[in-house]
Amino acid sequence: MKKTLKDIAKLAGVSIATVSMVVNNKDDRISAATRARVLEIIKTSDYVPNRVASSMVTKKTKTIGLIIPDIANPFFPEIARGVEDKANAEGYTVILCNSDNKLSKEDAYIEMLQEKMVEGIIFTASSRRTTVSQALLKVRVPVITVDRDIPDLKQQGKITVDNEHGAYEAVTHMLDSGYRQIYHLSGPLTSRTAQERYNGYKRALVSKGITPSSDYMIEGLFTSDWGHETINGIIKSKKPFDGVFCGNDMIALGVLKGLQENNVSVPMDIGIVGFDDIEMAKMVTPELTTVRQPKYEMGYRAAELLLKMIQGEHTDQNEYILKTEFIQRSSTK
Amino acid sequence: MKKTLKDIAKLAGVSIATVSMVVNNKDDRISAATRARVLEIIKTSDYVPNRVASSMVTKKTKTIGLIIPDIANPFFPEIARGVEDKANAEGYTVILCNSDNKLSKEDAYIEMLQEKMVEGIIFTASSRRTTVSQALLKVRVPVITVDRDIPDLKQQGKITVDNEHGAYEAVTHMLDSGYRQIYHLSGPLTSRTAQERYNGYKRALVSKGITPSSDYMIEGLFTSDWGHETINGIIKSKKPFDGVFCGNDMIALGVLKGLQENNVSVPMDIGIVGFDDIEMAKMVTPELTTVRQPKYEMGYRAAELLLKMIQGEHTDQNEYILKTEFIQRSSTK
DNA sequence: TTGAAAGCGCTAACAT
DNA sequence: ATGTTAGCGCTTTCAA
Repeated sequence: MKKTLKDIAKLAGVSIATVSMVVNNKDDRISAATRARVLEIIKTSDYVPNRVASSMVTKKTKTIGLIIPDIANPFFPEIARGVEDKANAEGYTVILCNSDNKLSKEDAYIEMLQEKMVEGIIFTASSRRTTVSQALLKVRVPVITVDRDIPDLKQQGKITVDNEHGAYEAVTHMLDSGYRQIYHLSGPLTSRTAQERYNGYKRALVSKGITPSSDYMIEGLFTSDWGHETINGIIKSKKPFDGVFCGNDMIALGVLKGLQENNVSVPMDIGIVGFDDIEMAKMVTPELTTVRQPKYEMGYRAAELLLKMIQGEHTDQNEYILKTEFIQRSSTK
Repeated sequence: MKKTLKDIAKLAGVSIATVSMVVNNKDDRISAATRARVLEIIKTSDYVPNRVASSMVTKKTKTIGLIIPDIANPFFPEIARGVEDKANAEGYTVILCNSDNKLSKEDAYIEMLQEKMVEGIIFTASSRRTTVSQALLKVRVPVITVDRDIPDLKQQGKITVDNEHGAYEAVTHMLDSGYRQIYHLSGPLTSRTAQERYNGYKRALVSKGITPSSDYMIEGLFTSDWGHETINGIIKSKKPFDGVFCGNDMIALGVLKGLQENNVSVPMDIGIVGFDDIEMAKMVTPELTTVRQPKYEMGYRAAELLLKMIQGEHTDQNEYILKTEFIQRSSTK
């Protein structure tokens, strides 16, 4: 049967305050004898502390919310893992929410999390969220945005990645390796991420004295299917090219597949570079050259910053721009 | 400022009981006028119901726990998504826990979830968990195991997949396609999953009149690195073979990579079949022939069953064995 | 149709 | 060193 502090107190012949203190290790003022007795009773009488009740009085739920578009999207599991690891290390628990990039779902979750009294929220918002919603306005706990931005949101911390520089570096490498006519297959430019990578691509070309041509820039989706279709179109068009810099690895994988189906040799005829460094990148042949995003670290840092804000520590910095890393593998010379 | 029922009651000039009723839509007995007034006040005065407080009295937290080895392992995100989708649809929230297959972490999470008063737990336990632990014994809520078994656990529902049949079917296909000397690279046979797939492999051979040889069975890890190393060893050994049936897709991907590095043609010289049908399976060239596990459905069904048990509905069935599906792609003839 | 009040299990201030 | 007690914010009888 479910036992409470009161039951234990009765069994041990002490007050419930005493039991509470030993359960919570606030037992400096409790005699060793009583403590031992209480502990013994607790052990033998399957008592489980009710954290819901203690949350009521302490106003701390030791719970944070994590809102991401979709845990099944290979970009997010590692982030989630980073969040959970840090949270768990500090005794916090994380509630997982999949928003599918829908503003309505995001708002519903924000509301729900508030009702459950989470102490903070880590949020990868839809790129269509250009302003704070009603739900967001009511939020009274710290929010850390990851990889996305929410203009005008107060109580915010931010974790992003230097996309522009990562793209610049990657394209520079391609140029240095002799690739000259490099397509950029970009994700939707409404996303800041895609926009920044595009900017890096252009800057790299310009800095080598090449004028970016809009003919070599195609905007689409962050999916391998889109990459696959698009490269097929490019091949059919017969327009000369020798490299493809992709908005992310999914696109790159689609491109690689399309090229291989057409018996184009990668990296000899065409060089491919992706972005993200998802698991799959090193499992294909040839292994994909890409720009690594520190996904685990993004999650870990987000949780770290959030917990600091929760604990009211003075945070000298509430915005982190993490570095990317160029990973040279075999899809480029 | 944070408002409570009491504040709203005062503002509306009614009792807190009244406000409570309208907030919870138990307002059949409340006059339309009062209801409207209360609702209006709530809307204008950013009130957020405190579910922690209501949980105290209703004993329902509308929360379930999900314990898996590692969300960053490509097998789990879809399961998690299935769980979350069903839970969310029923107004439940899910707490994500990564156990790394460590019994100690599993137990710690089980304890924690109980303390947070989750109403049920979905659990993919380590295969080393051969008996119910102390922590598990104290569990008072329904537990659904997914893809794994916990002998002797009461209050259990179970979702598994017909691994034996899936393997049997796959290997039969390979034999029918003309492959004759088929290696089986298996995961650790301590896992029921690996054991069942091995059994299916053997049965398929036997049913075609081939005697399974232990020379063609290698036990290892469910990782692509292991698959990669192992196939390299096989190639070096010069022992003749024309097919590899892998314990999962990760292994298969490692095998494919090793073969390609050695310029062995897949599927002409060697046929490869995996198991799981993870995202990557259709992104490599050639696309991987595999046995699909209904991962999303596993999660969804687990949540469905759990919620039924929570709601005390009579469940005529508390164990589901889901069907696998053979997916013929290009890594076999 | 509405309100008063008990109590969920716990913590923390205050007494003893 | 230990006990008493007042809430935390809410739901739910029961009474009015």
